[in-house]
Amino acid sequence: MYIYKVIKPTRKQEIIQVAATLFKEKGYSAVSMRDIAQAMHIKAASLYNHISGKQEILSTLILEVAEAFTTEMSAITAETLPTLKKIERVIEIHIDITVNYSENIATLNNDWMHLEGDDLKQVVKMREAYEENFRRIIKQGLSQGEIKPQHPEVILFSILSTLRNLYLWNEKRGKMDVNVLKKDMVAVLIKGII
Amino acid sequence: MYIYKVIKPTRKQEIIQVAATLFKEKGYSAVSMRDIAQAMHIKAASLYNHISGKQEILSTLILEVAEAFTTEMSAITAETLPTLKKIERVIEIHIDITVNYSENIATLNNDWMHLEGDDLKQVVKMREAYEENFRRIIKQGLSQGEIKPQHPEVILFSILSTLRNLYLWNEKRGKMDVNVLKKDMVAVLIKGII
DNA sequence: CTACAAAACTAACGATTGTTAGTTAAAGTT
DNA sequence: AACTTTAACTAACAATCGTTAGTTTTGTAG
Repeated sequence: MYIYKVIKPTRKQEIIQVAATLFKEKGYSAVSMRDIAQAMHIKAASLYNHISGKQEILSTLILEVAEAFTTEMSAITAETLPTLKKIERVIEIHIDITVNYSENIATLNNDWMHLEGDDLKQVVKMREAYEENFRRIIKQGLSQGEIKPQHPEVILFSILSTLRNLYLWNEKRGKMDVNVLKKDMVAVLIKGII
Repeated sequence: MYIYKVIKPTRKQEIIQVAATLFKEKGYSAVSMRDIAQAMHIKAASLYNHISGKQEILSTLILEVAEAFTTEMSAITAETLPTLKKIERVIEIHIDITVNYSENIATLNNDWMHLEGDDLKQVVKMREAYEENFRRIIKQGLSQGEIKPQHPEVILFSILSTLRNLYLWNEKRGKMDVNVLKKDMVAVLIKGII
């Protein structure tokens, strides 16, 4: 189906990957440049041959995954599908992105406020746009009677909370097949537990 | 129903409250003792007349709310109720505690790993016990047929994710009555959206 | 008014922070 | 072999960190 080409990551990408793992464990502010360097078995000053600073690591990590969400959500919005199918799609893309960007999502969720300048503005804007798209889907479902009459913000909040925290579950999920997880998650979030 | 007595908080409690607000905004590691002091219009060194250090603020904040959860969950476990009623109770106590301890929960969720020594061990233990209690309730519901056959970990994870993130929603909720929120949240989490 | 406790202050400490400058060693290219 | 690029290094910087010591101010009870 797909052809994969294994590309050796640049040194910069390696640094960002290592930093992401540390950020996920202890948070951006608690990880020093020396911590990142030590994890790569080099000195802190050497990092600056590849990156402009700590802030670049943060913004790269966050913008990468934020753009992934924005792209996928736009695609869903553009499609003509029943509301429930759209919500299913939202759940599925969250799971897909979480599997591939677990550390990025941890940093997006927990450390977005440490972004500076335009990066901060952009990420806040993307998040608001994302939520607004999701909100519209839910409201459409309500007005068309596909969704039981309930406070749309409660629905939005509860689904989004679960999806945004999937990254915390990536180890335990480990043995669970992604497609099974998607099916189960769709069932629980949409049809409830009784 | 209740008799409230307004007690003037000690200076120590004021410090912890102010620190909690800052921790919620930027996280424990990104808040300095000088930040906390400035928010109280005093100098950092003055804080040490009332507290032993930054770590004491963290552990006080976290242990306070962790014990609240443990106490309430034990009460639910001890009761003899149908599974669904128990899950309803879990949702309700989460909302109640979130309303009263919003900042503490933010710190518990995001900065527990910065606890040290026995405090860290104790909090991890309490969280595991809490999850295990919830898991048992769900499994009982499954075995008695009160809950649709589904992966118990998926149910546990999705409900708990939503409840643990309620603190993020405390402003928007603002105008929403607590009892209405409880009813809506129970409905969405248990009966789903269709 | 005095005495005492509470709570603020100034000044400084050693450690750690992100980052810069300048240099050196290895790897790849001509 | 000479040259260039890549990626490491040492040393150090100014700023900030949590915290301590010692002193002064403020508020309250006798």
